[in-house]
Amino acid sequence: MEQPEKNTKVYVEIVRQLRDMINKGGMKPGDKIPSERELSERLNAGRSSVREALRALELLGLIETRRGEGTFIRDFRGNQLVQLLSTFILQDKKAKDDVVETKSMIEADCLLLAAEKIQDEDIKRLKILIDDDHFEDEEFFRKMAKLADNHLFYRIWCILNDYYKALEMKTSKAEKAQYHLLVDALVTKNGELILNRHRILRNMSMK
Amino acid sequence: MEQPEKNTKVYVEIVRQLRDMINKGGMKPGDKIPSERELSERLNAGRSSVREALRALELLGLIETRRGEGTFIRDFRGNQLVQLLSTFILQDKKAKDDVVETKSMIEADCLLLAAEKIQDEDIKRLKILIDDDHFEDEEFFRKMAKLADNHLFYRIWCILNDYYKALEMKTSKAEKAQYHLLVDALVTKNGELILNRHRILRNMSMK
DNA sequence: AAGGATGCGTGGTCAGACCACTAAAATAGG
DNA sequence: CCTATTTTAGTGGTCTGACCACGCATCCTT
Repeated sequence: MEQPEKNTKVYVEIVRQLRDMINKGGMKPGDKIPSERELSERLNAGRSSVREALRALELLGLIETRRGEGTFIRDFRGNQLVQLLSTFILQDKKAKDDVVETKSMIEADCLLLAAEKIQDEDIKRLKILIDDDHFEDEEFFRKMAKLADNHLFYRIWCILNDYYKALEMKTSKAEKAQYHLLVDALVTKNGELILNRHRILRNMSMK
Repeated sequence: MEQPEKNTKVYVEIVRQLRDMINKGGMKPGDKIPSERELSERLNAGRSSVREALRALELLGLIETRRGEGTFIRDFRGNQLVQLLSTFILQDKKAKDDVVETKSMIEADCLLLAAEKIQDEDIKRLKILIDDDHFEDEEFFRKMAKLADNHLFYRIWCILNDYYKALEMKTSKAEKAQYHLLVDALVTKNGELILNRHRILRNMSMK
């Protein structure tokens, strides 16, 4: 009945320590982290435990290991991860529908937030982006998620987007004109209008 | 320069095999998977490799291990994923405003979704909940997140709620009457009205 | 029959041994 | 002196075997 401490497994503790080491140590993607043997010595744990932690992080796409070289921090916009998880998780239709629904609503939220903060300069760039020959819906909403200027929303959107891509659904591409209309709506800062045009873009039924 | 085969590490291969075993074997959450020793024998790999795979899946929240008992498939319809990534990525970027803003908007989304699916029975229970002496805002919106019937949204809300509580902000408690008004708005299924009353509840400025 | 002791199977952890691979250092050749 | 080759040290990848701690069922005592 003591403190609920020490219940954590060693490898989880190592994950924590690594996280702190990375965050507080100001390490960036590409940086090399200590070798497994050094970590096991420094953290006072067996090498196998260190490996369990590293393998887990590797599967998450947070680090990258190269035999003979070492282990490196990765630029984690994780896709490895989502790929894997989706094969595990997204089996029933309900889960897939949830992804689509959630992504759409998060995007709507981002649109509303972006509308408040958007600058003329941003508008210009968006217009150019849409007219580009290789314009992609994904890039448009990624930009939007960034313009929302809310790190949390951006992260959530990225993850949902990865899931969405893993679904490999056949999507009907919207006309460029519709994206232009949506951007125009952003300028007006009229929430109703923005949501409406977003719904049209996503072929959602109106309510 | 041959086929890009056999490059996969053992533990990754084990993850794959486990996935197939679960999917094709028709195993459900709660089911027990073979012991580490049996797996290492059956898959012709060392126990440490098996463990690396299992630990990775555990960190992902896909399985659950209980010492002395075994390893079990977990109910993973949702996505532990967001949980993990956020604890890693949002470590020190405690953008409090982002948390508050995001939570509020996610709750609004849940309200809209819940409005579509809510039953008379749910309304009744909500009314009772509000009138309870120990009524808490948190419980109200947790219920709402569940009523939205979107597991993803629910998970996201839970995480945001955890962060929010960690902020330990002093909050001005809304009147019970306002919650009642919000529930009444849900019945009407009028999106505008719902969002308005939610804004009032959260003391947000109107646009 | 009820309660406690025991044993077996499980995950948790560690240490050590190899192997395969890489990059850098030492060496041989020109 | 500079280059090409070999050697070497360090790294991750894997396996084995040994313990420990814990949960459960079984058996034994009372």
